[in-house]
Amino acid sequence: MTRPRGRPPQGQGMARDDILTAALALLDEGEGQGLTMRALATRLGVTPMSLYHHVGDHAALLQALSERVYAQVLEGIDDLADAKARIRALLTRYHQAVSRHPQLTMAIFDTPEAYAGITCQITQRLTSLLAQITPEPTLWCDILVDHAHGSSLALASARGDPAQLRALQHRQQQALDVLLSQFPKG
Amino acid sequence: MTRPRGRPPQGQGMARDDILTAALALLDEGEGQGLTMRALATRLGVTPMSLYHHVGDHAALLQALSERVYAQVLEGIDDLADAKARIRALLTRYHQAVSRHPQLTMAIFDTPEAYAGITCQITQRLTSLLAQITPEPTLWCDILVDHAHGSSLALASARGDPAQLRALQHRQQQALDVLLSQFPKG
DNA sequence: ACCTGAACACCGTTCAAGT
DNA sequence: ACCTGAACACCGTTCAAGT
Repeated sequence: MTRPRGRPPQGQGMARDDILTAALALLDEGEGQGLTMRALATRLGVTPMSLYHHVGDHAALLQALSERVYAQVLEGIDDLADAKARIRALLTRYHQAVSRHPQLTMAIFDTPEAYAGITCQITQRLTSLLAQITPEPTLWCDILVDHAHGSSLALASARGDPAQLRALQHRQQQALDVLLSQFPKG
Repeated sequence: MTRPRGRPPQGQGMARDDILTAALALLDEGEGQGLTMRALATRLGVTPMSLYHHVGDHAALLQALSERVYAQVLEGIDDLADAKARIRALLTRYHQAVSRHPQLTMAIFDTPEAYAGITCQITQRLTSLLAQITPEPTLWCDILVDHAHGSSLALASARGDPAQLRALQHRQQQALDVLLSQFPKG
């Protein structure tokens, strides 16, 4: 089930992208701590140490995963007309990203290295957008981001129950609408 | 450092309460996963298996911890005058409990058994209080509880930096005020 | 460069044995 | 009843060795 010992022939080595895909699948399927270096290695038909050449250690793996998942959140935001539309799009995408991979939020939050990278960009962008529509941009950034994270925890603990999961997603969309309706030109 | 083998003399056995106190201390001090059965046993001068007689397994330990920490949240709520004051007190206490032990939130959320017990009581009570002041009680319960959990994650990742921690706590108090000001008779 | 096997220092938990 | 030591099946990670 594992590979021969030496350097693999040209183009036969593992692709970093395939590792991340498998890791994400493992995270989504698994109860609690499904994503371990050893389980990931087994799934890829490889020795655990082999992973360290491609993704670094466990923290680096989670950081790479979070970058992949949250990359789309900020993309194309500037094409939208006004600040409020941009804010709504950014938060909607953030919620979507988070609700597609509920376990990722948990995993990221007990891996400070992984946490720092992503959310910094998102919160900075969000804060500067909020500054255009409210005198309290950092306060509202906290409220909105904390809400996203909290609701992602709720999704994580509703794993395995698709009906409850959809109900939660619907309520969270409503919650986002309510929060955003605080601002003028709603 | 460990104890003699047989049953300890009368009154010399470990007290369940002391175990929980030590566990909470370990959780608060530690980076990430500081609270392990083995570390807890070492701190108490005892073999890991000894703990299983008093607190059960790791999930049961976390459940006991959450019950101890969140027990005060609902206490004496009924002494307050109106629904809005009760809601504010309940949420303030919940935030306080959560911010005193930031790592506990994380630990609880990847231990479904521990999660179920506590928050059910709190959300039920909160929902019924909210029903008295808004036509959308479950929606607002989600918003407020998710916010509490999300901000607790923020606190957990600000561990070790007391200045940042106090700043966060202050902003979270403001955030709670803003959210509650949505309702009439503010 | 990229993979392996062996090893180290951890986990939670079970089980049988001691008093 | 309450504690122990030994053991099992896991972790992440390092290191030296192979090609």
